[in-house]
Amino acid sequence: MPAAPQRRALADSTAVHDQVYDAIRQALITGRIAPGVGVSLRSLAAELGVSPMPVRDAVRRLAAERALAINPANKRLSVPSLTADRLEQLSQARLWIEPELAARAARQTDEGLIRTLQAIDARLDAALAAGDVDGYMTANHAFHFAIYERSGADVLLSMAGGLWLQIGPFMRVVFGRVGTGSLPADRHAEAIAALKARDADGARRAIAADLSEGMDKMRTAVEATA
Amino acid sequence: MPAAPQRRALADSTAVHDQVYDAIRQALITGRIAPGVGVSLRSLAAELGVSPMPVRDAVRRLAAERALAINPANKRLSVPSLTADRLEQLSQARLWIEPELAARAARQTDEGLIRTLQAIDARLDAALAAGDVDGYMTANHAFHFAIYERSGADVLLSMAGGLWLQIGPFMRVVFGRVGTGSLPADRHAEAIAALKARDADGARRAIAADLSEGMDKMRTAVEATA
DNA sequence: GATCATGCACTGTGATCGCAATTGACCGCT
DNA sequence: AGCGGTCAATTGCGATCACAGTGCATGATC
Repeated sequence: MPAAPQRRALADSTAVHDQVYDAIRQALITGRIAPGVGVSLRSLAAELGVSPMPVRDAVRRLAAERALAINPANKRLSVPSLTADRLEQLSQARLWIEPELAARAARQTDEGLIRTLQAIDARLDAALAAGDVDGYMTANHAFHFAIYERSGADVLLSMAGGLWLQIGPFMRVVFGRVGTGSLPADRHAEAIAALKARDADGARRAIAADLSEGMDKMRTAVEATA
Repeated sequence: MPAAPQRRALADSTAVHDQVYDAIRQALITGRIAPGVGVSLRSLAAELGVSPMPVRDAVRRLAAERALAINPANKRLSVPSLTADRLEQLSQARLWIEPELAARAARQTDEGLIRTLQAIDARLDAALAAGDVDGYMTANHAFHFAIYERSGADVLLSMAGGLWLQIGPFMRVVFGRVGTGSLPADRHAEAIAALKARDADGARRAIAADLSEGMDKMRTAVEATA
C-alpha cells in the first residue's frame, strides 16, 4: 500500500506538500476535477504517490482559499459547487482587483514583459486553434498573471490568485458547453498595447472588458446548467 | 518570548486544529503577537498544550490567508511586518469589499440585528472608557462582522475575514502609539441608523467612512514608526 | 583578545500508527 | 420479496518518531 505505484511527475519544488498543492491547484484551475465530486486524502495521496500527510497540508491550504470545501459534519471534502450567487460574488471581486493590478503593472512595464505576453498570447491562440482546452486555460492564466505579478502588489496578487482558483471550475463548464470555438474575442492585444504605452487606465479598461466578457459567458452557462 | 506561557482556554469546538486556529487568529486580530517576531510550531503547541500536528494545520490555514508569513528559505514562520505598501493594499481592498458587504446587509436587516449591534456598540464604548484595548478590538471586530455576516455573501465575507486578519497587527500599533483616548469618532451609530432604514447606500458610506478614518490613523502611525 | 570552526539545539517535513466516526454494502429476518 | 440491522471498510484527526537543514553559541586556535 504505501509503496507508490506511479510517481506522477510533479513540479520540481523542494517541498512535497507544495508540489501536491500545485498539482491539485492545476487540476482545479483547468477544471480537471469536476465540481461537486468528493475527494479523499488517501485517494489523492495514492494517485500522486505520496503519503497522506503532505496531501493534508495542501488540502488545508486549498480549503483556506475556498478552492476546496469541507463538509462541516462529515469533515469530508469536495470541490465547491457552482452557483449563480457564488459566480456573481467572484465576478464582482475580480472586476475590482484585477483591473487594479493591471493598472499598477502598466506603470512599470518594460520590453521584456511585452515580449513575454506576446509569446504567451501566441501559445494561447495556438491552443485555441487546436481546440486544446487545457492549453488555452493554462495560457490564459499565464497571460493574466504575467501582468499581475508585474504590479508588485503581493497582497492583491494573492487575492487574485485565490479568485482564479475558485473560478476555475466555472470556466471549464463554459468550454464544456460552448466548446473552444466561440471563445471570447479576447482583449489581450488591447491590454498589451496599453501596457506598452504605460497607459494605466487603458490597461485597467482592457482587463475589465476581458473579464466582463468572460464572466458573462460563464453566467449564461451556469444559468443554463441550473 | 512574545506571549505568556499560559495554557489558554480553547473554545469547545470539536476539532482541535480549529480551536488552535481560533486561538492564533484571535491573538493576531487583537495584536497580541507582535509583527516581525518569529513563532515556531513546537512553541505554539506547548503554549496551547497540544501536539505540534494540529498547530501545523492551523498555521497552514493562516499562512494561506497571509496572516502568517513563511520564510521561503528557512521555512520558518513569523508574523508579517508592517509596511506602508502592505497597509495601502489592504486599505484599498477593504474599502471595496466591506462597504459592499454592509450594503448587502442593509437590504436584509431585521430588528434582531439592530439590537445585537447596539449591544456590541455598548460593550465597545465600555471597553473604550476603561482603556481596555483588547476589549475594544474584539468588540469592533464583532460589530463589523455582525453586519457583514448578514449580507449572506460568503465568498466576500471570507475575503473580509482574511483582510482583518492581516490588518490586526496594524491596529495594535495604532493603539500602542496613540492610546485608546484618541480613538476614531466611529461611524457605528451612523451605520446602525442606515441599516435600520434599510438604506444600502447609507450603510455603504458609513462603513467606508469608518474604515477610511481608521486606516488614516494607521497610516500616520506606520509612517511615524518607519 | 579576537576570529573562526565545530557542535548542539531547534526548525519544519514527512511517514507510520492508532482512534473514533461515518458510510455503504451485505446478510438475515419477517 | 421487501426491509431493517449489523459488520467491515474508509474517512479524517492527532500523536509520535525519524530526518535533514539552519542558526546560534560555545569553545578552540592564532
